[in-house]
Amino acid sequence: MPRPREFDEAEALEGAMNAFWARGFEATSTDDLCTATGLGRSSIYNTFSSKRELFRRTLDHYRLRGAESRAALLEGAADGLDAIRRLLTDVIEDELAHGRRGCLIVNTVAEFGTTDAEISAQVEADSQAYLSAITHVARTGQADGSVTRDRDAHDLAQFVHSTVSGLRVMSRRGAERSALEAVADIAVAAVARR
Amino acid sequence: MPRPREFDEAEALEGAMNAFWARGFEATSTDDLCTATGLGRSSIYNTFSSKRELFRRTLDHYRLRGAESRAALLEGAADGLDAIRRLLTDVIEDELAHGRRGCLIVNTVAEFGTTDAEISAQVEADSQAYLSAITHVARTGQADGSVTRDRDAHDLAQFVHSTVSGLRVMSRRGAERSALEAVADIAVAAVARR
DNA sequence: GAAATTTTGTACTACGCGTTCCAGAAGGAG
DNA sequence: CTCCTTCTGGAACGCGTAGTACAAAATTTC
Repeated sequence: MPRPREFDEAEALEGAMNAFWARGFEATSTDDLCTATGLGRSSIYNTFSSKRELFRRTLDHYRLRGAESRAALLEGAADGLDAIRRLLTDVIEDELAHGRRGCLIVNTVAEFGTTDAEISAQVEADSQAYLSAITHVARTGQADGSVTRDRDAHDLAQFVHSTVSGLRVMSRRGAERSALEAVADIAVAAVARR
Repeated sequence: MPRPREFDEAEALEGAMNAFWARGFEATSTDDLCTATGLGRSSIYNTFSSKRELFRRTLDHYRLRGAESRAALLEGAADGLDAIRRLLTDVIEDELAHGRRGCLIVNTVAEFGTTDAEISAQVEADSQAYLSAITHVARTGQADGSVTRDRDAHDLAQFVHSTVSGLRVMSRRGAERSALEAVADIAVAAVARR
Protein backbone atom coordinates (compact mmCIF):
# COMPACT_ATOMS: atom_id res chain seq x y z
CA MET A 1 0.00 0.00 0.00
CA PRO A 2 1.04 3.65 0.27
CA ARG A 3 4.13 5.21 1.65
CA PRO A 4 3.98 5.43 5.46
CA ARG A 5 4.41 8.59 7.54
CA GLU A 6 7.91 9.41 8.65
CA PHE A 7 6.81 11.03 11.91
CA ASP A 8 4.76 10.24 14.98
CA GLU A 9 1.50 12.16 15.00
CA ALA A 10 1.40 12.37 18.81
CA GLU A 11 4.88 13.86 18.92
CA ALA A 12 3.92 16.42 16.31
CA LEU A 13 0.86 17.35 18.35
CA GLU A 14 3.02 17.72 21.42
CA GLY A 15 5.32 20.13 19.59
CA ALA A 16 2.45 22.15 18.15
CA MET A 17 0.84 22.26 21.58
CA ASN A 18 3.96 23.75 23.12
CA ALA A 19 4.11 26.43 20.45
CA PHE A 20 0.45 27.41 20.84
CA TRP A 21 0.80 27.22 24.60
CA ALA A 22 3.69 29.67 24.67
CA ARG A 23 2.44 32.26 22.19
CA GLY A 24 -1.28 31.70 21.67
CA PHE A 25 -3.10 30.88 18.44
CA GLU A 26 -2.80 34.12 16.50
CA ALA A 27 0.85 34.83 17.33
CA THR A 28 1.97 31.34 16.31
CA SER A 29 2.83 31.25 12.61
CA THR A 30 2.82 28.18 10.42
CA ASP A 31 6.60 28.57 10.28
CA ASP A 32 6.70 28.35 14.07
CA LEU A 33 4.62 25.20 13.83
CA CYS A 34 7.04 23.68 11.33
CA THR A 35 10.01 24.20 13.59
CA ALA A 36 8.07 23.18 16.70
CA THR A 37 6.90 19.94 15.14
CA GLY A 38 9.97 19.29 13.00
CA LEU A 39 7.68 18.80 10.00
CA GLY A 40 7.44 20.52 6.66
CA ARG A 41 4.46 22.57 5.59
CA SER A 42 3.18 19.80 3.34
CA SER A 43 3.17 17.21 6.09
CA ILE A 44 1.34 19.52 8.45
CA TYR A 45 -1.33 20.47 5.93
CA ASN A 46 -1.60 16.93 4.66
CA THR A 47 -2.18 15.63 8.17
CA PHE A 48 -4.07 18.42 9.93
CA SER A 49 -5.81 20.34 7.10
CA SER A 50 -5.28 23.83 8.51
CA LYS A 51 -3.74 25.83 11.32
CA ARG A 52 -7.09 26.04 13.02
CA GLU A 53 -7.74 22.30 12.82
CA LEU A 54 -4.27 21.63 14.15
CA PHE A 55 -5.06 23.95 17.03
CA ARG A 56 -8.26 22.07 17.76
CA ARG A 57 -6.42 18.75 17.67
CA THR A 58 -3.89 20.33 20.00
CA LEU A 59 -6.62 21.28 22.45
CA ASP A 60 -7.93 17.72 22.45
CA HIS A 61 -4.42 16.43 23.01
CA TYR A 62 -4.02 18.79 25.93
CA ARG A 63 -7.35 17.78 27.40
CA LEU A 64 -6.55 14.09 27.23
CA ARG A 65 -3.15 14.68 28.78
CA GLY A 66 -4.71 16.67 31.59
CA ALA A 67 -7.44 14.14 32.27
CA GLU A 68 -4.92 11.33 32.52
CA SER A 69 -2.56 13.09 34.90
CA ARG A 70 -5.51 14.30 36.95
CA ALA A 71 -6.82 10.76 37.29
CA ALA A 72 -3.41 9.44 38.30
CA LEU A 73 -3.05 12.20 40.84
CA LEU A 74 -6.42 11.73 42.49
CA GLU A 75 -5.90 7.98 42.55
CA GLY A 76 -3.34 8.03 45.35
CA ALA A 77 -5.07 10.49 47.67
CA ALA A 78 -5.60 9.62 51.32
CA ASP A 79 -9.05 11.23 51.44
CA GLY A 80 -11.20 13.74 49.58
CA LEU A 81 -9.52 16.82 51.00
CA ASP A 82 -6.10 15.37 50.32
CA ALA A 83 -7.09 14.88 46.70
CA ILE A 84 -8.00 18.55 46.41
CA ARG A 85 -4.80 19.57 48.14
CA ARG A 86 -2.79 17.39 45.75
CA LEU A 87 -4.57 18.93 42.81
CA LEU A 88 -3.60 22.45 43.84
CA THR A 89 -0.02 21.69 44.89
CA ASP A 90 0.47 19.76 41.67
CA VAL A 91 -0.61 22.80 39.69
CA ILE A 92 2.02 24.85 41.51
CA GLU A 93 4.80 22.30 41.05
CA ASP A 94 3.89 21.86 37.42
CA GLU A 95 4.04 25.60 36.81
CA LEU A 96 7.38 26.01 38.54
CA ALA A 97 8.86 22.99 36.79
CA HIS A 98 7.75 24.05 33.32
CA GLY A 99 8.41 27.77 33.29
CA ARG A 100 5.09 29.36 34.22
CA ARG A 101 3.27 28.51 31.05
CA GLY A 102 -0.18 28.86 32.55
CA CYS A 103 -3.02 26.68 31.30
CA LEU A 104 -3.60 26.25 27.58
CA ILE A 105 -7.35 26.18 28.12
CA VAL A 106 -7.30 29.35 30.20
CA ASN A 107 -5.13 31.04 27.58
CA THR A 108 -7.53 29.91 24.88
CA VAL A 109 -10.53 31.23 26.79
CA ALA A 110 -8.76 34.56 27.18
CA GLU A 111 -7.91 34.71 23.48
CA PHE A 112 -11.20 33.53 21.99
CA GLY A 113 -13.86 34.08 24.64
CA THR A 114 -17.03 32.55 23.24
CA THR A 115 -16.56 33.90 19.72
CA ASP A 116 -15.61 30.56 18.15
CA ALA A 117 -18.35 27.97 18.63
CA GLU A 118 -16.21 24.87 18.10
CA ILE A 119 -13.35 25.99 20.30
CA SER A 120 -15.85 27.14 22.89
CA ALA A 121 -17.37 23.66 22.89
CA GLN A 122 -13.97 22.11 23.55
CA VAL A 123 -13.37 24.51 26.43
CA GLU A 124 -16.78 23.73 27.81
CA ALA A 125 -16.14 19.99 27.59
CA ASP A 126 -12.89 20.42 29.47
CA SER A 127 -14.57 22.44 32.20
CA GLN A 128 -17.27 19.82 32.58
CA ALA A 129 -14.72 17.02 32.84
CA TYR A 130 -12.70 18.96 35.37
CA LEU A 131 -15.75 19.87 37.41
CA SER A 132 -17.17 16.38 37.50
CA ALA A 133 -13.81 15.00 38.64
CA ILE A 134 -13.57 17.51 41.47
CA THR A 135 -17.22 17.12 42.35
CA HIS A 136 -16.56 13.43 42.77
CA VAL A 137 -13.62 13.89 45.15
CA ALA A 138 -15.53 16.58 47.02
CA ARG A 139 -18.37 14.15 47.60
CA THR A 140 -15.86 11.54 48.71
CA GLY A 141 -14.41 14.07 51.11
CA GLN A 142 -17.84 14.91 52.50
CA ALA A 143 -18.45 11.20 53.06
CA ASP A 144 -15.12 10.57 54.78
CA GLY A 145 -15.42 13.73 56.86
CA SER A 146 -12.47 15.66 55.46
CA VAL A 147 -14.51 18.13 53.39
CA THR A 148 -17.13 20.54 54.69
CA ARG A 149 -20.77 19.51 54.40
CA ASP A 150 -21.94 23.12 54.60
CA ARG A 151 -21.64 23.49 50.84
CA ASP A 152 -22.90 21.63 47.83
CA ALA A 153 -20.15 19.45 46.34
CA HIS A 154 -20.70 20.99 42.93
CA ASP A 155 -20.26 24.51 44.32
CA LEU A 156 -17.05 23.42 46.00
CA ALA A 157 -15.88 22.04 42.67
CA GLN A 158 -16.59 25.35 40.95
CA PHE A 159 -14.56 27.04 43.65
CA VAL A 160 -11.60 24.70 43.29
CA HIS A 161 -11.73 24.98 39.51
CA SER A 162 -11.79 28.76 39.75
CA THR A 163 -8.83 28.63 42.13
CA VAL A 164 -6.86 26.53 39.67
CA SER A 165 -7.54 29.09 36.94
CA GLY A 166 -6.51 31.86 39.30
CA LEU A 167 -3.27 30.07 40.14
CA ARG A 168 -2.50 29.51 36.46
CA VAL A 169 -2.98 33.18 35.68
CA MET A 170 -0.88 34.21 38.67
CA SER A 171 1.88 31.87 37.61
CA ARG A 172 1.92 33.00 33.98
CA ARG A 173 2.19 36.53 35.30
CA GLY A 174 5.28 35.47 37.21
CA ALA A 175 3.99 35.38 40.79
CA GLU A 176 6.34 33.98 43.43
CA ARG A 177 6.03 30.49 44.78
CA SER A 178 5.10 31.78 48.22
CA ALA A 179 2.15 33.68 46.78
CA LEU A 180 0.90 30.61 44.92
CA GLU A 181 1.24 28.48 48.03
CA ALA A 182 -0.59 31.01 50.16
CA VAL A 183 -3.53 30.97 47.77
CA ALA A 184 -3.63 27.17 47.61
CA ASP A 185 -3.43 26.93 51.37
CA ILE A 186 -6.36 29.26 51.94
CA ALA A 187 -8.39 27.48 49.28
CA VAL A 188 -7.80 24.08 50.85
CA ALA A 189 -8.79 25.41 54.24
CA ALA A 190 -11.94 26.86 52.69
CA VAL A 191 -13.19 23.46 51.55
CA ALA A 192 -12.00 21.57 54.65
CA ARG A 193 -14.35 20.53 57.37
CA ARG A 194 -14.32 23.12 60.09
CA MET B 1 -1.09 77.96 16.31
CA PRO B 2 -1.74 74.64 14.66
CA ARG B 3 -4.90 72.96 13.67
CA PRO B 4 -6.57 71.33 16.69
CA ARG B 5 -7.55 67.67 16.95
CA GLU B 6 -11.04 66.80 15.90
CA PHE B 7 -11.39 63.96 18.39
CA ASP B 8 -11.14 63.30 22.12
CA GLU B 9 -8.10 61.21 22.98
CA ALA B 10 -9.80 59.54 25.94
CA GLU B 11 -12.75 58.49 23.78
CA ALA B 12 -10.38 57.05 21.22
CA LEU B 13 -8.58 55.09 23.93
CA GLU B 14 -11.90 53.79 25.16
CA GLY B 15 -12.77 52.52 21.69
CA ALA B 16 -9.37 50.94 21.16
CA MET B 17 -9.61 49.35 24.59
CA ASN B 18 -12.91 47.71 23.73
CA ALA B 19 -11.46 46.31 20.52
CA PHE B 20 -8.36 44.87 22.20
CA TRP B 21 -10.50 43.63 25.08
CA ALA B 22 -12.78 41.66 22.80
CA ARG B 23 -10.22 40.13 20.44
CA GLY B 24 -6.79 40.47 22.05
CA PHE B 25 -3.75 42.27 20.68
CA GLU B 26 -2.73 40.07 17.77
CA ALA B 27 -6.20 39.49 16.38
CA THR B 28 -7.07 43.19 16.38
CA SER B 29 -6.04 44.80 13.10
CA THR B 30 -5.30 48.46 12.54
CA ASP B 31 -8.47 48.56 10.46
CA ASP B 32 -10.40 47.27 13.47
CA LEU B 33 -8.85 50.04 15.52
CA CYS B 34 -9.89 52.65 12.97
CA THR B 35 -13.53 51.59 13.12
CA ALA B 36 -13.44 51.12 16.91
CA THR B 37 -12.03 54.59 17.48
CA GLY B 38 -13.75 56.29 14.57
CA LEU B 39 -10.39 57.68 13.47
CA GLY B 40 -8.39 57.38 10.29
CA ARG B 41 -5.02 55.64 10.11
CA SER B 42 -3.15 58.93 10.02
CA SER B 43 -4.76 60.22 13.18
CA ILE B 44 -4.03 57.00 15.02
CA TYR B 45 -0.40 56.81 13.97
CA ASN B 46 0.07 60.53 14.45
CA THR B 47 -1.24 60.31 18.00
CA PHE B 48 -0.16 56.87 19.22
CA SER B 49 2.92 56.02 17.09
CA SER B 50 2.16 52.33 16.62
CA LYS B 51 -0.30 49.56 17.34
CA ARG B 52 1.82 48.39 20.21
CA GLU B 53 2.07 51.83 21.79
CA LEU B 54 -1.67 52.28 21.44
CA PHE B 55 -2.09 48.96 23.19
CA ARG B 56 0.13 50.07 26.04
CA ARG B 57 -1.79 53.34 26.36
CA THR B 58 -4.94 51.25 26.37
CA LEU B 59 -3.64 49.14 29.24
CA ASP B 60 -2.86 52.27 31.26
CA HIS B 61 -6.32 53.59 30.50
CA TYR B 62 -7.84 50.33 31.71
CA ARG B 63 -5.74 50.34 34.86
CA LEU B 64 -6.75 53.88 35.74
CA ARG B 65 -10.38 53.10 35.11
CA GLY B 66 -10.15 50.02 37.33
CA ALA B 67 -8.34 51.79 40.14
CA GLU B 68 -10.97 54.53 40.21
CA SER B 69 -13.99 52.23 40.27
CA ARG B 70 -12.26 50.04 42.84
CA ALA B 71 -11.64 52.99 45.11
CA ALA B 72 -15.23 54.16 44.78
CA LEU B 73 -16.49 50.68 45.55
CA LEU B 74 -14.37 50.14 48.64
CA GLU B 75 -15.25 53.60 49.90
CA GLY B 76 -18.80 52.74 50.88
CA ALA B 77 -18.15 49.40 52.58
CA ALA B 78 -19.52 48.74 56.06
CA ASP B 79 -16.41 46.87 57.18
CA GLY B 80 -13.37 45.05 55.77
CA LEU B 81 -15.20 41.87 54.90
CA ASP B 82 -18.02 43.80 53.28
CA ALA B 83 -15.46 45.55 51.10
CA ILE B 84 -14.16 42.21 49.86
CA ARG B 85 -17.67 40.94 49.30
CA ARG B 86 -18.51 44.06 47.32
CA LEU B 87 -15.40 43.61 45.25
CA LEU B 88 -16.37 40.09 44.22
CA THR B 89 -20.07 40.75 43.65
CA ASP B 90 -19.16 43.81 41.63
CA VAL B 91 -16.96 41.67 39.39
CA ILE B 92 -19.91 39.37 38.79
CA GLU B 93 -22.37 42.17 38.08
CA ASP B 94 -19.88 43.90 35.82
CA GLU B 95 -19.34 40.71 33.82
CA LEU B 96 -23.03 40.00 33.43
CA ALA B 97 -23.79 43.61 32.53
CA HIS B 98 -21.05 43.87 29.91
CA GLY B 99 -21.22 40.54 28.14
CA ARG B 100 -18.62 38.40 29.85
CA ARG B 101 -15.60 40.22 28.51
CA GLY B 102 -13.29 38.96 31.22
CA CYS B 103 -10.44 41.14 32.43
CA LEU B 104 -8.20 42.91 29.93
CA ILE B 105 -5.19 42.38 32.19
CA VAL B 106 -5.90 38.67 32.57
CA ASN B 107 -6.37 38.36 28.82
CA THR B 108 -3.10 40.19 28.28
CA VAL B 109 -1.25 37.93 30.71
CA ALA B 110 -2.64 34.92 28.88
CA GLU B 111 -1.60 36.29 25.50
CA PHE B 112 1.87 37.61 26.37
CA GLY B 113 2.96 35.82 29.52
CA THR B 114 6.24 37.44 30.53
CA THR B 115 7.66 37.61 27.00
CA ASP B 116 7.25 41.37 26.61
CA ALA B 117 9.12 43.29 29.31
CA GLU B 118 7.18 46.55 29.06
CA ILE B 119 3.77 44.98 28.99
CA SER B 120 4.81 42.66 31.78
CA ALA B 121 5.76 45.69 33.85
CA GLN B 122 2.32 47.20 33.33
CA VAL B 123 0.68 43.95 34.37
CA GLU B 124 2.91 43.77 37.42
CA ALA B 125 2.07 47.35 38.36
CA ASP B 126 -1.63 46.56 38.14
CA SER B 127 -1.25 43.48 40.30
CA GLN B 128 0.65 45.45 42.92
CA ALA B 129 -1.98 48.18 42.98
CA TYR B 130 -4.76 45.62 43.24
CA LEU B 131 -2.97 43.68 45.96
CA SER B 132 -2.15 46.70 48.06
CA ALA B 133 -5.75 47.87 47.89
CA ILE B 134 -7.06 44.49 49.03
CA THR B 135 -4.34 44.14 51.63
CA HIS B 136 -5.50 47.43 53.08
CA VAL B 137 -9.14 46.40 53.38
CA ALA B 138 -8.08 43.00 54.72
CA ARG B 139 -6.14 44.72 57.48
CA THR B 140 -9.13 46.93 58.15
CA GLY B 141 -11.26 43.83 58.39
CA GLN B 142 -8.86 42.18 60.78
CA ALA B 143 -8.98 45.29 62.94
CA ASP B 144 -12.78 45.55 62.96
CA GLY B 145 -13.16 41.81 63.54
CA SER B 146 -14.90 40.90 60.29
CA VAL B 147 -11.87 39.21 58.65
CA THR B 148 -9.93 36.23 60.01
CA ARG B 149 -6.73 36.92 61.90
CA ASP B 150 -5.42 33.42 61.23
CA ARG B 151 -3.84 34.57 57.97
CA ASP B 152 -1.52 37.32 56.92
CA ALA B 153 -3.42 40.17 55.28
CA HIS B 154 -1.17 40.01 52.25
CA ASP B 155 -1.85 36.30 51.78
CA LEU B 156 -5.56 36.97 52.00
CA ALA B 157 -5.13 39.65 49.36
CA GLN B 158 -3.35 37.21 47.05
CA PHE B 159 -6.24 34.83 47.55
CA VAL B 160 -8.89 37.41 46.77
CA HIS B 161 -6.96 38.61 43.73
CA SER B 162 -6.62 35.05 42.49
CA THR B 163 -10.35 34.54 43.00
CA VAL B 164 -11.10 37.63 40.94
CA SER B 165 -8.93 36.28 38.11
CA GLY B 166 -10.69 32.92 38.41
CA LEU B 167 -14.10 34.57 38.22
CA ARG B 168 -13.08 36.61 35.18
CA VAL B 169 -11.90 33.49 33.37
CA MET B 170 -15.06 31.60 34.32
CA SER B 171 -17.18 34.44 33.07
CA ARG B 172 -15.37 34.83 29.76
CA ARG B 173 -15.86 31.11 29.29
CA GLY B 174 -19.59 31.65 29.72
CA ALA B 175 -20.18 30.22 33.21
CA GLU B 176 -23.63 30.71 34.71
CA ARG B 177 -24.38 33.36 37.26
CA SER B 178 -25.09 30.76 39.93
CA ALA B 179 -21.63 29.25 39.49
CA LEU B 180 -19.96 32.66 39.79
CA GLU B 181 -21.97 33.44 42.90
CA ALA B 182 -21.13 30.12 44.50
CA VAL B 183 -17.42 30.78 44.02
CA ALA B 184 -17.65 34.31 45.40
CA ASP B 185 -19.66 33.08 48.36
CA ILE B 186 -17.13 30.42 49.31
CA ALA B 187 -14.27 32.87 48.87
CA VAL B 188 -15.89 35.45 51.13
CA ALA B 189 -16.51 32.79 53.78
CA ALA B 190 -12.86 31.76 53.50
CA VAL B 191 -11.58 35.18 54.51
CA ALA B 192 -14.29 35.83 57.10
CA ARG B 193 -13.62 35.50 60.79
CA ARG B 194 -14.68 32.08 61.99
C1' DG C 1 -6.50 88.00 4.49
C1' DA C 2 -1.98 85.55 4.42
C1' DA C 3 1.41 82.65 6.55
C1' DA C 4 2.51 78.99 9.34
C1' DT C 5 1.62 74.63 11.26
C1' DT C 6 -0.76 70.66 12.29
C1' DT C 7 -4.32 67.23 11.26
C1' DT C 8 -6.67 64.26 8.12
C1' DG C 9 -7.92 61.16 4.16
C1' DT C 10 -6.15 58.39 0.55
C1' DA C 11 -3.06 55.91 -1.94
C1' DC C 12 0.76 53.28 -1.51
C1' DT C 13 4.60 50.09 0.07
C1' DA C 14 6.85 46.20 1.70
C1' DC C 15 6.33 42.21 4.00
C1' DG C 16 4.61 38.19 6.45
C1' DC C 17 0.92 35.25 6.58
C1' DG C 18 -1.91 30.87 5.69
C1' DT C 19 -2.46 27.96 2.07
C1' DT C 20 -1.71 25.49 -2.36
C1' DC C 21 0.81 23.33 -6.09
C1' DC C 22 3.91 20.33 -8.10
C1' DA C 23 7.65 17.36 -8.98
C1' DG C 24 10.10 13.87 -7.11
C1' DA C 25 11.05 10.39 -3.41
C1' DA C 26 9.57 6.30 -0.98
C1' DG C 27 7.61 2.22 0.22
C1' DG C 28 3.99 -1.86 -0.19
C1' DA C 29 1.43 -5.22 -3.45
C1' DG C 30 1.54 -8.01 -7.38
C1' DC D 1 11.15 -5.12 -10.81
C1' DT D 2 6.95 -2.39 -11.68
C1' DC D 3 2.95 0.02 -10.61
C1' DC D 4 0.32 2.64 -7.57
C1' DT D 5 -0.50 5.44 -3.89
C1' DT D 6 1.02 8.45 -0.52
C1' DC D 7 4.31 11.42 1.59
C1' DT D 8 7.77 15.18 1.45
C1' DG D 9 10.42 19.52 0.30
C1' DG D 10 10.40 23.75 -1.82
C1' DA D 11 8.71 27.16 -4.48
C1' DA D 12 4.98 29.96 -5.41
C1' DC D 13 0.51 32.58 -4.69
C1' DG D 14 -2.69 35.82 -3.21
C1' DC D 15 -4.08 38.44 0.39
C1' DG D 16 -4.18 41.03 4.65
C1' DT D 17 -1.14 43.34 7.54
C1' DA D 18 1.39 47.32 9.97
C1' DG D 19 3.20 51.32 8.74
C1' DT D 20 4.34 55.52 5.47
C1' DA D 21 4.10 59.49 2.06
C1' DC D 22 1.90 63.24 0.53
C1' DA D 23 -1.21 66.62 -0.68
C1' DA D 24 -5.31 68.93 0.70
C1' DA D 25 -7.93 70.85 4.57
C1' DA D 26 -8.36 73.43 8.69
C1' DT D 27 -7.43 76.79 12.17
C1' DT D 28 -4.80 80.22 14.95
C1' DT D 29 -1.72 84.17 14.99
C1' DC D 30 -0.14 88.15 12.92
